[in-house]
Amino acid sequence: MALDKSEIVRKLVPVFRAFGYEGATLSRISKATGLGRASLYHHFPHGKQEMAQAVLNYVNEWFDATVLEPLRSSHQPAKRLMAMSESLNQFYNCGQDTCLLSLFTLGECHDLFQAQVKQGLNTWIEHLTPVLTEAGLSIEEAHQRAEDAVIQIQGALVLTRGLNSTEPFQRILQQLPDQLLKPASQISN
Amino acid sequence: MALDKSEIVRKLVPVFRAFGYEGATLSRISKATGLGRASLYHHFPHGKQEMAQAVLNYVNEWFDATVLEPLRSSHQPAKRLMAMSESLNQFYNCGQDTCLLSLFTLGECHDLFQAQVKQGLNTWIEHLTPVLTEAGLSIEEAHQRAEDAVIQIQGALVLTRGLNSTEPFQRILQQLPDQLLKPASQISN
DNA sequence: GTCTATACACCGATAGAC
DNA sequence: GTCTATCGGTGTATAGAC
Repeated sequence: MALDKSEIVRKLVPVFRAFGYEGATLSRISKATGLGRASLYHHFPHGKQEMAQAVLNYVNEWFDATVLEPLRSSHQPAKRLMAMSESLNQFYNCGQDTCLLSLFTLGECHDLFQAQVKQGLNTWIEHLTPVLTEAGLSIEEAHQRAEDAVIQIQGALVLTRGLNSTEPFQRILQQLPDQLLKPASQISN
Repeated sequence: MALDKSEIVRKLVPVFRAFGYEGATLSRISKATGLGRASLYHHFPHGKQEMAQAVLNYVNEWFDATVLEPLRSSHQPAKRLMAMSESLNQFYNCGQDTCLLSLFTLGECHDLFQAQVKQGLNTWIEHLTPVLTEAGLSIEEAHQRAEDAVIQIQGALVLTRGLNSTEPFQRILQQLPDQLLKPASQISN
């Protein structure tokens, strides 16, 4: 039996995360799993597309269990947001690992996974929003700030790669809870 | 003589911007320019890498002339920032076009262009910082907010692609000037 | 300065032995 | 369930005619 399927998927994740869809060639995948091309097609009859789908599903579950789960707890909003920041730092390896969702918006796989990328981002935003309404923000303000949070995290990942420094990602994570919870101002916002 | 070199580069830009480095195949480049493979190698003896370099240089100049130039003017800080937002909206086609710098941090070309990507991002940040110090912010606060601005723009580009909506990018651009110029608070920031 | 033709490596995918 | 061998297609890059 050699390898459990979920174990294969687990080995596939870093390949897609590091090289993106097109860069995740069967050669690299073969090397990462230790399986030959034909064996891979035995486990994934639809080939690379099915592998990418499996990886996306796996990472989505992992993200839900580690990053979104703290948001669903019954602690204070501030505590839940700080827990998310800590989980994000782990999930993205201090900002040095890429976001699979953002990678899958690029190149030829853009159309393939567009619906799932959209859903993944919206799920994240929709988990953040009620935390902020519980903190006293209006539903509109909460949704907007939730979107801003995701924007800042994605942008920080870009700068962390581009500047080759984990400082932007670390700083954004650290300032996020206070920034999201600060009282809404009618005037200058 | 057929085509001026700068005209060729101009036609190359959308190819690299849409497909990234690896996705910008010679077939697509050939179609976009109307030139055969051999002709391309006549103009760019070092092949695709030289084409990408030319595109990066061209886009950097274009970015400097349209986005950074308003920041160097002698108008009020608020006016300069609003001018940047307007230029960004044009440069990124309402958020629907990608950032070449962020694309060039991915895949096999990451190492090739890392230094130039870093320089491009830092140049942008360093153009924003003095605008914010002129507005009364400390140098540290100004630099941090300048970095935040770039982070938000990059993140908004990701969400605009991922959610298939120009709303995030439009909103970030609109709220940027006020957000960057609001008085620094010692307490909740 | 552009073309046609082609070299050679690698791509994703499949056949068939074991 | 994994292997070796191979398919057709495409990738980047070159040679040589015009």
